[in-house]
This record gives sequence, C-alpha cells and structure tokens, in this order.
Amino acid sequence: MKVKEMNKRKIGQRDHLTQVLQAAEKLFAKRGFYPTTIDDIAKEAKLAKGTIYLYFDSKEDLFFSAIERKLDALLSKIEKAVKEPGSAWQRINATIGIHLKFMEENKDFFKIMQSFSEQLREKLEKELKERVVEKQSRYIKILTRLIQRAINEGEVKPLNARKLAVILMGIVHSLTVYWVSQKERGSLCGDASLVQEVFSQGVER
Amino acid sequence: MKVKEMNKRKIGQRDHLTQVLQAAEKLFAKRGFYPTTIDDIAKEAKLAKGTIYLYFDSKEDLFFSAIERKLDALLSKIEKAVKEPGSAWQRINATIGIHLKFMEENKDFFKIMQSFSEQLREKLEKELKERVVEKQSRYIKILTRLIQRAINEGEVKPLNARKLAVILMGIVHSLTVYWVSQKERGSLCGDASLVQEVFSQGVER
DNA sequence: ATAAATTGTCTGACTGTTCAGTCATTATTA
DNA sequence: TAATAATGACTGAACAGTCAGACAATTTAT
Repeated sequence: MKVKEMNKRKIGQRDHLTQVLQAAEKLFAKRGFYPTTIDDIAKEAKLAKGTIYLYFDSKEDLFFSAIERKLDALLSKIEKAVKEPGSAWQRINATIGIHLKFMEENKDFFKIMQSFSEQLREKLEKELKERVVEKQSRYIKILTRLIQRAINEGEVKPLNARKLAVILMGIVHSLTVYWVSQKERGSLCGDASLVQEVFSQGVER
Repeated sequence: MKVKEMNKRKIGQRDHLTQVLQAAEKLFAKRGFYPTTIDDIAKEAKLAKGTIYLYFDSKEDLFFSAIERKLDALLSKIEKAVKEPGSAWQRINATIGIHLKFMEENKDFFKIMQSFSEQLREKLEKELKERVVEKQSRYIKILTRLIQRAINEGEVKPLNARKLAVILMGIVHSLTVYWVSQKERGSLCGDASLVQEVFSQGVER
C-alpha cells in the first residue's frame, strides 16, 4: 500500500483509507477497472476526489491496493490453516474449504482477481503488478508443496505437482464462477466435499 | 469483363470485413476491450476508421462479432466430434483434446472469452451479449449431456452432471491459463491425457 | 468511342464527451 | 496561529462516433 506519510497516520486518516479501499473494492468488483471512475469511488466513499489522491498515486495504485488487501486476507487464512498439524490431504482439504468459504463471503472480489492480470497488461506499472502476482503465485506454491508431499508419501500418483495444483485451483475457481452466475444460489461451501471427492479420487494412487 | 469487375468489388468488401475482424481479434486479445481503440484496429487493418463503421455499429458490436466468429469455429469442431459414433467417454475425451488443440492454436483468443462476460456488463447491449452467452452455454450443455449419459450408463458416479461439466471446463481452462503464462511452452495438447486421466478417475464409479 | 452522370466505397479531420489527475481555496486540528 | 487535511472546480488528453467530400467502378448519353 503506497500510503503517503505512513508513519504519521492517525485514526481519522486510517478511516478514510479504509473507506476508500472498501468503496474501490465494491465498485471495481461490480464494474471492472475501466468503467469505474475515481469520481464514482469518491462518491461511494463519501469523500472528495482529491482526498483519494492523498492516499493513492493513481487509479491503478488504488486498484492494486484493493486487490492486495483482500488477497492478504485470504492468504493469511490459508497459511494459518496449513500450519495446523495434519496429513497432506487434511491440509489440502482444509485449503479447499477455506477458499470456497472466502469466495462465498467475498463473491465480488474474485471477479477482479480473474481478470486483473490479463486486463491491464502493457499499460500498468510493473512494480504494482508484481506485488499482486507474487501473492497469487504464493498460493499456488503452497498447494504445490502440499501435493508434492502427498506424492512423496505415496498417496498421490507421481504426476507434475504444480500442474495438479493448477488443476485444483481451476476446479475451485470454475465452481465459484458457476455459483456466482446462478440466480438462485445454494451454498458454495457445500461444494467443498464434491471438490475434495473428485480431486482426491482423481489423483490418488 | 463485366462480371469480373463486379466480383472484384464484392471480394474487396469481404476482404475488408475479414481484415477488420482479424485485426480486432488480435488487438482485443492482446490488450482487452477498453485499452484497444478503434483507431488501433483501423491501423492494424490498414483501413480508415470510418470504414469500420460501415461494417459495424459500434466498438461493442465489433468486439462481440470477433468473439462470435471464433466461438463458432470452436463449437462447430466440438459438435462435429460429438456426432461421431463412440461411447460417452470417448466423446468426452475427444472434446478435451479438441478444446486444448484449439486453445493452443488460438492462445490469444481465449483470454477474451474468460473476461468478456464480467468486463462489460452493465453498459453493453443486451442483445449483443446474449448472442455470445448463448453459444458459451451451448458448450456446457453438450458436455453436461455427455456426462449425464455416462452417469446413466453407470460409468460415472451419480453426481450433478452440470457441476461435473463445470469442473471439467475449469480443469481445461486453468491448464490453458497456466500454459499461456509459461515462458517456455511445451505442448498444451500433451496435457490432454493428464486431464482425461484425472477427470475420469475422479468421477468414475 | 468518349464524355458525363451515377453509384457505391472509403477517408480522416472534426466534435462532443468523458475522466484522471491537479491545485488554489477552505476547513479542521493542534 | 500554524500546520495539516480535505475539497471540488478546472484542465488537458484521449477517444468513440460522424460526415462532407474524394475517389473508383459502372452505367448512360452523345
């Protein structure tokens, strides 16, 4: 987060910062990057446009900061769960559950995620993009490590662990997309067992 | 002589249309909808901006037409393959192979697909959007029907066929995304057997 | 056969609007 | 009172879409 004068931040200021980030998340999620204007976000946050530029350098900076904020929240949940004792499978299953629960609670957010990397290329600041890409790949790395361990323990076929991680993410993601598109939404978390069943049976030795 | 000249004129027209569609596909795929300007497309197609508006009503119209063109090509390949005789599994496997091959040959194109529905919402003409959504869902329906048959034949566990279709699409799609992001790309088609193995084992009774 | 008129295609300068980012002014806080 | 925070009118660039006219292919008239 590129907050100017970070060290001098006060409570009033932090509130405004959060207001802006929440408004940005909401609107970017609803409409995507380009159709969302800074004026929209300012209005939603009940602040003047100029105030936003006190906290963020540009629209892109705000966009990435909003994504980063949520991604941090998801990652810390995942990382915490992975530290818990248990077998590789138990951890993989926990991860699936946490991911689906998080998406169910933040259904707008994931829409940003899926498009950001391909949508903004070219134009965007390299540094900004890398901040987010790094966190995205950390998630895949965690899953890859878990799957590799399951392979080493002989519970999973000796396939490419990274590709299996990609496949698992793909399953979880596609079900989320499907769930969001439904008019009458059931519980997304309820699909955790389906994912676990299909994936584990699909890769087990 | 008369006929010859007339043909020359008509062929010229069709060429321009194709030129525009190809340029649009290329640039929309590379940069996405908003950062691509009609001037860019005109330049790429070596035509004047006004000419594009002879063939398309708006930027959105052009965007959807470019998508539709490619989607038709993919769908007709899939539909043809599904008509071939064979078991439900053979057809599902054929579909996976065709899909991956198509993406390998049109790696830019699929990027548009994944984002279009979420990117443009709100603003876009309903009718334009529906043209594409209808075709997208036709693909899922084909897969769903195949999977349902495999369930009826007792080869697949009695789970929700549509969700399984969504899962299969998710696997194929995520591997495509992963493949595109690789610097050193191997063969995407080569992953067809991985998908088939994991999916079939994952859902079999 | 040649010129003139007609038709259909293409062009790119122009217009109106939208919007990211600025900054002089005002409000708040210490 | 001085420092800091917030405001919103303003600016300049970008861009979708238009349109008056250029140009080439055909047809008609002489």
